[in-house]
Amino acid sequence: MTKPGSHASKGSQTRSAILDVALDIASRDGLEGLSIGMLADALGMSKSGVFAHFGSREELQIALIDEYARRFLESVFHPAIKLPRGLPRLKAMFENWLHRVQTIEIPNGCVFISGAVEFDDRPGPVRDRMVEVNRGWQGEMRKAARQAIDCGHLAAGCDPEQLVFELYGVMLALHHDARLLRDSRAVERARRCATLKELNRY
Amino acid sequence: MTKPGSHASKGSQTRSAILDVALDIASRDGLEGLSIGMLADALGMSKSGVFAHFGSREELQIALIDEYARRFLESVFHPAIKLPRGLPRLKAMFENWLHRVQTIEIPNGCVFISGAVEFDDRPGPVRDRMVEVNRGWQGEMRKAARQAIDCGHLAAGCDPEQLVFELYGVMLALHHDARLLRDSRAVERARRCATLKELNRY
DNA sequence: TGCGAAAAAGCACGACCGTTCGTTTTAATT
DNA sequence: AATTAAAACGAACGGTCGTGCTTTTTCGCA
Repeated sequence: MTKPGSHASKGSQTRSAILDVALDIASRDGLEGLSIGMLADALGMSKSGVFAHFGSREELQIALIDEYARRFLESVFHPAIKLPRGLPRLKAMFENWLHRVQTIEIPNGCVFISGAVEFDDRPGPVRDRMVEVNRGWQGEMRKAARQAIDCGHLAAGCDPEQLVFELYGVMLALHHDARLLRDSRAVERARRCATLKELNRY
Repeated sequence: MTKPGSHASKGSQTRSAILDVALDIASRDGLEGLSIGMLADALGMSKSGVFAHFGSREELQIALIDEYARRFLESVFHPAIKLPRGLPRLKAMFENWLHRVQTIEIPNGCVFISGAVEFDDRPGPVRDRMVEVNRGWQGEMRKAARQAIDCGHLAAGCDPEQLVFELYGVMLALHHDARLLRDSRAVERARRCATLKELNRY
């Protein structure tokens, strides 16, 4: 009996190999566009071999959401949380986020965005997890904004929910223009947005 | 030989009846989530009967994009274009857009948003049409913003592309928070966004 | 090295997919 | 009312889907 993280037994290490390839496909084609058959082909495995690791397609999708969230937080949230609270931390969150969008999500797609659209009207455990993860991230952003206000780094009249809403919109517009319209100027527009100026008065 | 619009022959009127029902389904499940079988069931028709009106699934999807664009422009763009150019027209575009999002797209979903995510990495005629329609709308918004600058209603330093980018982001965030997170405060946040304040200094 | 357990493969299933084709029903025209 | 054209149907095709089952292979440990 080995723990899923360390001293990886054969099972858990192929499981994470599956998740790795599956994330690539799901980023491009969405959680609903990913099928077990093509995933097995991409892995050089049998359908049933892949299937056995998750028990159902739904469980695979949930595992993908969790894995994607883990990576997102690892590259965006965790480096920022080490910085002093207030504006430095809040700005780092945005910068890390923007950097990830540029380097990973624009080239490969974003499971959160495609998943949000796919499941926003499809009740069930996949949607529930999607909501949970999304609320978690928005919550962390809001908390960081609140701390920035408490530290006096942001005006007391500043509304954390409003701020996060607008930043989220910037990221969505960036993703949209860069991926659908293949507009290379989208990144600089994201940097130049009105909401960000509020932060850069620091 | 009757024109597709007026004096509707049997064919063209069932065709638009199909599009009507198909738009409902595609708004909820996306263009890829819509299948001809379920569409036929919803219509009380046979699969082949539905199919014959479009020749292929791809043509059906393109017809759906066109029909959705037609309705969007009819309720958002056409009423605004009648107003005097400059800020009144630009503001009306945003207001009509927001009204449509509130009344139609939040309850039923938006083909442009789900379609953008579904086809942003899937080359072909469907994606091409999606891009075309999207560029068209963004182009009209930019033109209206440019005219507002020319009229002196907006600062000369204002960047139309930047403005449209941010407004688009607001709509995407609104759609996201309202539909996925079921957040009823999303609408007022859209109204209160920083980008809009620039317009309301009029 | 051999043994038990875990992992992967193989196969089959029912369901649904988009599409084709031939037939039948319905509408439009003379 | 008769004739022709359009529209809708029904059945079937080859595929792929997710998911069970059984068998074979592989791994981990005594």
